[in-house]
Amino acid sequence: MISAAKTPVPEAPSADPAEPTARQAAVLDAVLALMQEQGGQLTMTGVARRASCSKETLYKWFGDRDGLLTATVQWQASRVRAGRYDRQRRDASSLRDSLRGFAANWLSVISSATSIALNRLAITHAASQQSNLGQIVLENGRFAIGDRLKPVLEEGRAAGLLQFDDTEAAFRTFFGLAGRDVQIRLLLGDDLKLGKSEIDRDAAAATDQFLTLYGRKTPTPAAA
Amino acid sequence: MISAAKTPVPEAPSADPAEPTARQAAVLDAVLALMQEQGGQLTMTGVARRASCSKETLYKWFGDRDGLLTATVQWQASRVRAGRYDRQRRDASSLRDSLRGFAANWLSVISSATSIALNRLAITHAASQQSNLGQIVLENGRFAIGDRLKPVLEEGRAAGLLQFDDTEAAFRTFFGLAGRDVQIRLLLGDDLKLGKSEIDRDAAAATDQFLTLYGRKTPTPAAA
DNA sequence: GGAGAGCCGTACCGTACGTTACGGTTCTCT
DNA sequence: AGAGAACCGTAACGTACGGTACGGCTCTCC
Repeated sequence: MISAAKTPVPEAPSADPAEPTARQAAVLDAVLALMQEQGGQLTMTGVARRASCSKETLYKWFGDRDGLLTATVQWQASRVRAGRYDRQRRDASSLRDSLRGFAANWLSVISSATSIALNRLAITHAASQQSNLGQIVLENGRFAIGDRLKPVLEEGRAAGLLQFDDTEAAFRTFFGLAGRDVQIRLLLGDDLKLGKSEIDRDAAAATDQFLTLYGRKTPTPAAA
Repeated sequence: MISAAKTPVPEAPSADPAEPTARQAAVLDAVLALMQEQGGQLTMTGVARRASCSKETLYKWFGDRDGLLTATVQWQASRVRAGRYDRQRRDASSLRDSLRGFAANWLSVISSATSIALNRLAITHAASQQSNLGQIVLENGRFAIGDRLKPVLEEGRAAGLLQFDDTEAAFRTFFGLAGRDVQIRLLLGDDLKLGKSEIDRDAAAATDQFLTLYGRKTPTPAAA
C-alpha cells in the first residue's frame, strides 16, 4: 500500500512496501501512539497533526485510510517478528525454559497497549468485512507464534520428551493454557493488571500444566 | 436506558429496563439480525427500516444510539442466562458430564454469529472508551460462566474428585483449555468451522485434560 | 542562483450518519 | 364518536471526517 506513486519519481529507497522510509516509520509510530491514547477515534487529520505532516502526504504515501492502517499493522508486525528461538539442547530443562519463554512472551505481547489497540482495530474492521486487517493480525500473532513454537514441540517429541500425535492440537492446548481469558478480557476493557512477575508466574504454571499433559514420563528409554 | 419518558405516560408494562415490551424486543431482535448480516455498519436508519418503526420511536425508547446498543446487549444476555445446571450427583461421571456440557455450551456460544457480532461491537466501543458495553458483555459471558462453573468445581472438590487451592485459577485453566484460540480467531474474521461434532469432541478433550490436571487419583479414600 | 520536487499547513468539498421535526394514520380510552 | 397519545414514514439539520486542492516554504541539483 505504501507509495501510490502518481508521479514517476524515484522516491522509494525501499522497494518493499514492508520497509517504509524513516519518515514513514515515524508516521506509523504516530499512528500507533494515537491508537493507544485515543482508542477508536483515529482520524486522518489527527494523524497528520501528530506526525507533523500534511494529509496530502499521508494520502500520497499510503493511498487511503485503509492503506495507512494496513501499513501500521505490518510495521508493528515487522517489529515483533524480531525474537527468534534458535535450536537448543534437547533436554527437559531447556525445553521447559523454551516453553516458559514462549508463554511469557505471548502474555507480554497480548497485554501490551499496542497489541490491544491493534487487535481492537482489526476486529472492528473484520466486523465491517472491509480489508483484511484481521487476517494480517492473525498471521503475525496467533499463526506466527504457532509456526515458531511447533518446531520446538516437535523437537521435544523427537527427543522423547513430549508425546502427541497432532502438533497443531498440542500447540492450541499450550496457547489456551497460556492465554486463558487474558486477551478477551483486555480487549473488552477489563483492567486486568499483568505485571512481569505475574506473567512469569503464569507462564511457568502454564508450562507445567502443558508438560503434565504432554510430557513423557520416561524421557530416555531407561525402563528397558 | 429504555424509556426516556419526556411525557408522564404509563407507557411501561415493564418497569425494569431489562425487560422490554414485546414491540421493543422485536426492535432489539432487528438490531441483532442487522449486526450479524451487515457487521459494523449499523445505522439508526437501517434499524428503523428493518424494525418497521420510526427513528423518533427509537430515540424515545432508547435515548440514543448507545442506549439502543446497550439495550440490545442486555436483551441478548437475558436470553443466554437461561440454561442453568442444577446440583447433580457427586460422582466422577456426572462431574465429567457437567464439565463437558459447560465446555460445549461455551464453544457454541462464542462461535455463534450473535456472540461474534456482539463481542466485536463491545470491543469497538471499549476502544472508544465510551459506554460500558465491554463490561456488560464480560459480565454476561466470561464472568457469568465463571459464576456458574465454580460451584461445580467446588462440589467436585468437596466430593474428593478434584484437587485445587484457587477456584478462580482452576476455572481459568478450564476456560483456556476449552476456548483456546477459538474466540480470537473468530473475532478477527478467521473462518473457523465449528460444527456440533467438533464442539463435542473438543469439549470432551478439554474436559479430559482438565481432569488430568485437577482430578484426584483417589476419588474416595479407599487407600486407608 | 534559479527551476523544480517534496512537503507542510490549511481551507475546502462531499457524504454518511446521528439526531430532530413534522404531517398523517391508527389505536385507546371515555 | 371524538380527543389525545403513540407511532410510522420521511424530510431536514448539523457535524464529523475522508479525501482533494492550493499556496508557500525548503531542499536539491544543475
